[in-house]
Amino acid sequence: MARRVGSDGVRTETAIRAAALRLIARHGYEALSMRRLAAEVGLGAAALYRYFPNKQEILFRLLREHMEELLAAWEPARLPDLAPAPARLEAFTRFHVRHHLPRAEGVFLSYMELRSLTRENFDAIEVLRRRYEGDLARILADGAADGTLFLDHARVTARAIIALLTGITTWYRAQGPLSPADVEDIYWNIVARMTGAELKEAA
Amino acid sequence: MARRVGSDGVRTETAIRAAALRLIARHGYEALSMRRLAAEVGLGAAALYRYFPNKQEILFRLLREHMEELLAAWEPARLPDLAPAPARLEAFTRFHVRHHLPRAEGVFLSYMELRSLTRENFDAIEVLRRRYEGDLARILADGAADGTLFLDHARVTARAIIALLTGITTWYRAQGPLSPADVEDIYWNIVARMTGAELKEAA
DNA sequence: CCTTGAATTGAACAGTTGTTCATTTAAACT
DNA sequence: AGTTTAAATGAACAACTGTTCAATTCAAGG
Repeated sequence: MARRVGSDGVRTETAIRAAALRLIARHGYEALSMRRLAAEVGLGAAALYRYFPNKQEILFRLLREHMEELLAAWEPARLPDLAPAPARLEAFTRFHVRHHLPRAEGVFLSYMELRSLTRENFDAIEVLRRRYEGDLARILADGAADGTLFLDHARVTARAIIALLTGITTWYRAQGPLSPADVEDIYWNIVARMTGAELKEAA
Repeated sequence: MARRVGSDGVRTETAIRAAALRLIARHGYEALSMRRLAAEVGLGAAALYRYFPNKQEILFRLLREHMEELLAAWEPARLPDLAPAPARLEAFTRFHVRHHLPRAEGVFLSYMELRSLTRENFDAIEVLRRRYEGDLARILADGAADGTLFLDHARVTARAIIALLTGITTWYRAQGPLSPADVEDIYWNIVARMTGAELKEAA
């Protein structure tokens, strides 16, 4: 058979993306077979090629859109460069936690499957990642320079912060005892202490 | 042909392990083909089955030995439970960095390829991982209890510390400007600040 | 020198892989 | 109603997958 009742290109593409994200997060990109992915969506394998020219492109678009979504969401959440560094850092930290918590699968992909990208596609993603990480490093450097934050090596500290924040998705479960807001608070406390930013509440 | 000149079981097994570690770290477990692995070592694919009963077992042994090596090395490096928590924490941090820095590929495997393990094998590794992480959580809890460390949520903080320390291997390059000793110092500073442990040097 | 056994092989098995293409169905437009 | 076009198909391709096994080569022990 061919075109089926009520079929719709946009809806199909969305379904493919969702299934691909879930399957790759669960079993890895290399383990993903086009037939399996198609079956998950209720299609024949050939149909996938209407939406993606090849398997690599599925991964690439998933990762690129994950990063673009991140940067687009960060833009309005960030504080201006003139704001005090500790406040900017708090905005960054809370934004990062809040944004990533409901996107565990995307986070997983974007630091587990980078190696499965072709050189070209990898570079494209890396540019976006660097922009985000650079923003944090800048905040830290500014704070260290004007004495509102205490740290050595802004770039290294930036990586450490991102690593510890991103690690949340490996253990956080929505069914667990901690609410997203709790996690946000706990991690802001950790980052604040780590950089000598003064906490609002007294210890 | 069959047995070749100067061939040696022990040496062959070592070569297989090394090649498997490198290939899996680079391309992932699922992407590893037995023929490719064998070729890397200069063997036919069938020869691998003298050393490993199947592909899964290669990954499992690699991961298990990585963890066992870690625990075995940690045992003599740790300070007694009676020692002050900040000193124990410093010992842990420095040990972790020093141990993992030259083992980037193993680290990679043991948190990227866990999902490729069968349920049974996964559980076996998880037991070892928990033992190590639990040790750190214990140090933090002890310090928080006797007032020598400052933190909320010892378990969460333990995870955060391990995440940030383990993240080092994703960016550290031996050819770069930082020596292993530099990295050790920088990260101990970070962890110390994060937990309110007093640094030996004044700021 | 002859036997034993460790080390390795090539060929075969039964699937699975990503991808292409001519063809078919059904929805949308005229 | 008829035409166009979006959506999906099944079959085929050539290559590759993990694994088994009888056969072979070589090193060591007696």
